[in-house]
Order: sequence, then C-alpha cells, then structure tokens
Amino acid sequence: MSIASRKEREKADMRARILSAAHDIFKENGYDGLNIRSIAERIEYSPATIYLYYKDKNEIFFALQYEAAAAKRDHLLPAASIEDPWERLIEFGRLYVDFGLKHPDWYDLLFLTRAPMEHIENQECWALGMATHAFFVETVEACVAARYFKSTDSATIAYTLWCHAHGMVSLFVRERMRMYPPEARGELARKSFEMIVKMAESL
Amino acid sequence: MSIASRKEREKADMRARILSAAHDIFKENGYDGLNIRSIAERIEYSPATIYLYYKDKNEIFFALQYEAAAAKRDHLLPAASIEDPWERLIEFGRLYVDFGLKHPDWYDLLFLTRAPMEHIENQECWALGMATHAFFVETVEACVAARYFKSTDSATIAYTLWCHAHGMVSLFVRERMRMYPPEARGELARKSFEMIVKMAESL
DNA sequence: GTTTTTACTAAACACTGTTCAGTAACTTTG
DNA sequence: CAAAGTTACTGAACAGTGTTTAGTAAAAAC
Repeated sequence: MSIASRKEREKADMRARILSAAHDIFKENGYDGLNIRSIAERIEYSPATIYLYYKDKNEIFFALQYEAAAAKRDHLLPAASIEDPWERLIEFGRLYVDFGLKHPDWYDLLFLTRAPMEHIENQECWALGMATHAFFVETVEACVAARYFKSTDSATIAYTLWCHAHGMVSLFVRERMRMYPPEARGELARKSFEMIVKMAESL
Repeated sequence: MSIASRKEREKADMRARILSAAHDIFKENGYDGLNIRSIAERIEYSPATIYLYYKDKNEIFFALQYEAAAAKRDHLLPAASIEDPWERLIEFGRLYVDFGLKHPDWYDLLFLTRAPMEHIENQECWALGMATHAFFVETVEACVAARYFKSTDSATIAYTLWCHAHGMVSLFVRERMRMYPPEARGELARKSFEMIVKMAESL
C-alpha cells in the first residue's frame, strides 16, 4: 500500500503544482496570458503532461475559479462578525465592491467570463459562490426580520442590491467607466454606494 | 474621375459585404463563431482579401459594435417621445433591460466583451453609445428639474440606476442567473425593476 | 529476471489571426 | 493598340492556440 499511496500523493502534488503555476501566470498576465504551454514551461514539463492531470483547460479554469471564489469569501469574511444586520449588510456591500475594484481579474473570472457554464453547477467553485451568496441573502433576511425594511421580500431586496453592486463593478472591470473622466470615477462610485444605501433605507 | 469614383464605390461595397457577412455569422453563431475564415468563405473570397478592406479583426469588431449601438438606440427610441420625464425614465429603463434580455449577444458586445478598448474612444460606436447615454442622463436631469426627486445629484442618480439595470442584464447575459431556479428568474427581474423604481421615487 | 504498468514526451492535428510573394486583370501611358 | 504600371486578389506560409496519439524509458509487479 505504501507505493500506491505515495503515487497518489505525487499525483496530488503535481495537480497542485500545475494549479499553482496557472495561478501565478494568471496573476501576472491575466486570463489571456494563461495557456497550456505557458503552464507546462513554468513547471518544466511538456504540454501533454498537463492533460494527464487535468482533463482540459476548463478543468483548470474551474480550479482557478474556485480560488477566486475563496479569495472573495475571505475578503468578505470580516463583515460576518458584525452583529447588527444592517451594519453587516452595508459592510458586506462595501467589501464586495472593494474586492471587485482591487481584484478585477478575480471578479472577471467569477462573474464576467463567458466560460464553460455547461456543467459549472457541478463544480466546487459554484457551491462556494452559492454559499457566499447565501450569507448575503441571510443578512438581508436578518434585516427584514429586524424590521429594517418595510418590504419583506428579502429575495428581491437581495437581488436588487446585488445587481447594483455587480453593475458598478462590472462596468469598471470591463472598462466601460471610460465614459466618465478618470478623476470622477472614484467619487461617482462612492456617491452611488451611499445613494443605494439611502434608497435601501426607504424600502 | 469616373473610374476612380467607381472604384471607391466598389471598395465601399466590399466593406459593406464583409460587414454584412460578419453580422450574419455573429447572429447565427455568436462572437465565438465569428472568424476571418468564416467571413471569407461566406463572401467567397480568400481570407487575405479581408485584410485589404479592414486593418484587422478589431476593426470589424468595432463596426459590429456600432451596429449593436445603433440597434440599442433604435430599441430605446420609443421612450424619447414620452413627454413626462419620469414616465420617460421608467420606459427607458424598461426598454434598456428588454434590449439586453432580447439581444444578449448585442449587449455582450457593447458592455461585456473584454475587447480592444485601447482606442475605442476614437470609434464611432463609442460616440453613438455616449449619445444614447447622454439622452438617459438628460432624462434624469429633466426629472430633477421637474422636482421628481429630492436629490439634485442627477449624475449619481443616473449612474446608480444604470448600474442596477446593467447588473441585471449582465448577470443574465453571462448566465449567472443560474443561481436561481429558471422559473424564478423572470419574476425576480420584474420585481427588482419595480423595486428600483419605488426606491428611485424616494430619492 | 521477465513482464506489465506507469509517467512522460515529441510530434502532429485542427483551429485561430495575420503576412507576404506572386499573379492575373485592369488602367494608364506613349 | 501595345508596353508599362497599378490594382485586386490569392495560395501558402507563420506563429499562436487547445488537444491527441504513438512511442519510450523508467518503475513496479510477478
């Protein structure tokens, strides 16, 4: 059994090494600069070897997406410890946008990549994303329970707030904020966040 | 001068034929299915010929983006004739989302494609998009002028509403609405639109 | 020590965008 | 109208993708 378990360990190591190389290349050159040959070169194996450990590029893509989802969860984690649901919701939103602006590539990977969505529901990254989203929805529900809103439709409230935050970040990530002068962008985002908070208060 | 002008006309015709082919292929197979060889095949010329009429694929991309911008403008046009600015604003928003849901490929091309943005500000498509956006901002300003809002920050109001609409559409276009059960998606979008209208009333 | 299994790779395939040398037709010139 | 020059076009190639396959050398099992 010793040899078999060692081989298993080596297989897992190799998978990790490939993913780590993919991670590095992605951080350095974005998704566009990430290709099988560049990964192979970095780990000093032939391109064909990659396919002995990952079925195809999509599988590596999904693994990277999981890392992005984990990074996002970690970024949002500080909000979880805030007792008051309304304060928690605001901080959650602030951190969500902050994550998108600080890590546009990760955000892109999670929400903007026209990617192999066929079977993404079966992937770990999807489950992790759903869990983080559930935390957000629960916070909205806690606000509803604590009568912070007149409306009790927590699902629609959560979705509406998410749409706004996602809209902000994705306009930025995909460079459509160029419609506004560079110096105005930051302030616009800040003001809009304040505005949606104010609007939410009236719900 | 007759020959020269005929040649000019032929050149313009060819450019139009190439773009028309690109348009058709895009509608049939999306941006992924659109490549130089497929265009060449459709117009029955060699791939190299394309490069005599368009500098590179980006130039074709920009031309297509212009068509998308024009289609969007036409889709939004009916709202322009509504007198009351508040009603106009609502209809504008409704049509904006409607356009995105009905023509996800066009919307994608306009707002979600990680595209050659370097010089897009110099492209016609950009100017057209800006004009349509300006119409939207003017409508918000008209609402402010008519005291439909307490707030007078029309730029932030416009941006906030846009973020919400864009968020809704782009979550749909990039298939992140899969987080919700299929039968719930339509209702969620409808309710969220109503909600943002309600929220805007309180601004 | 022989056989079988495993880990790996070179080379290729099919598909992209793009370029370039060559050719045939058209236009201009004398 | 023939020679020279220009234009429109293409076949073939290059470089870059993801992926597959046949073959090999080392490791493991017997």
